[in-house]
Amino acid sequence: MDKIKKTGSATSDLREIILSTALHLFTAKGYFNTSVHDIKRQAGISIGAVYHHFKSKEDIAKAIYEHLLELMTNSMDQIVQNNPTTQARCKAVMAHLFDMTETHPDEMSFMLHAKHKEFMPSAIPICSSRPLTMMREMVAQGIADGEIRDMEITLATTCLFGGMFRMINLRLDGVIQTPLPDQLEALWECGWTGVAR
Amino acid sequence: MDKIKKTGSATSDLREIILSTALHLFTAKGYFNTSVHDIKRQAGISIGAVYHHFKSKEDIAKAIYEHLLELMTNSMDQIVQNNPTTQARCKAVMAHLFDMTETHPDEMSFMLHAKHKEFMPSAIPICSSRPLTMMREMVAQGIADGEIRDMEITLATTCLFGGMFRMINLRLDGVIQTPLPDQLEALWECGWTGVAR
DNA sequence: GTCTATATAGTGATAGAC
DNA sequence: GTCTATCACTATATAGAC
Repeated sequence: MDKIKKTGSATSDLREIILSTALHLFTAKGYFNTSVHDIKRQAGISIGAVYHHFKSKEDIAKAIYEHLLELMTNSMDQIVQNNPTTQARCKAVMAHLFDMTETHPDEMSFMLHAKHKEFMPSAIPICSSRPLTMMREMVAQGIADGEIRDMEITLATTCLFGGMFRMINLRLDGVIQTPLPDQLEALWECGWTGVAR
Repeated sequence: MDKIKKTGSATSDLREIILSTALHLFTAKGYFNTSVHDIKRQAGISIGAVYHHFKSKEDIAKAIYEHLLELMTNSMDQIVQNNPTTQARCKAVMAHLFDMTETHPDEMSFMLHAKHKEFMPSAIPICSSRPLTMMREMVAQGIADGEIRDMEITLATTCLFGGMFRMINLRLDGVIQTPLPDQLEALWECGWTGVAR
């Protein structure tokens, strides 16, 4: 019985607590302005516990990053499965990322907004990550199917989603006051009009 | 004669050297991965010289930031003066920022790409800076004149320039291999089509 | 597995000679 | 104005008791 590894056990819980506490501090103050002592204090545990679960501060950041990329990849898979056309898929992506920005701002900020290279030199750049690659693939499919004008794939992707990424950044920075989903239709119209055949 | 302050004197030169060295290191390794000792070593001077010209490391970053914002503001002024219509002005802005990305990548990276809040808490956020404000004003004028569809100003600005900002980021990160000016026409067409009346 | 106490290294910044 | 030497501090990470 002791050998059965239960999900949600006390030890696994502590790991999750460290991760969520670190995520919050990293996005609020920045990675370099957050010490391991800050994390342990905020989480109400000792520094020994932190270093029992993670081998370094960078390791904590990497665990967060990889977890978030995995979640986002799953969402992208769902979107592709549930939507037949490129137009529907891309719009669903935009809607999903806007929703996520409202409901999980820390996660979005850390995934899209942070300068990962500076504190996780070994991590895959976000631009080359699976979710971003999938977005480019959607656009490429759209070009192949004639839904989108024939143009360079990165360029088309940037035209279509560039405004979205900037809106997310502005919203996370507090520049935009209104919830992003309220602006989905308008932004989508601008973006799609620019690239549609 | 001694009282005449010459531009380009030896002392002023050293200040410039510190600033340009710091800018290069900040963009290459990040602010927090760059120590004052790194700056002094790279510049081939002593740490005393650095602290004679600047009161702190943050002070160096602020001097760089304010200098770049001033240069960019001047460029925007020039663009407004030399172009009568909103369309011409906005396209000139895009052309200029693309050129700057190729010719002064460090400057562009530090100005647009860095997380200023994390190391210069007191600095004006880039979004509220004069150059960015001027871009919004251009768009507002375009809406007033009927060149751009009637929509929320921040939204219109984001639609028009969001792709541009993302292209710059991708280029600075080495994701895009071709010079941005080569893609100006295509990107402009997408952006303008999306917002034009 | 979690704790406290500590080792070690490097940082930003200052003092004072020249 | 520029230098060298050094301070005071904080950070990451480890050791070892429980």
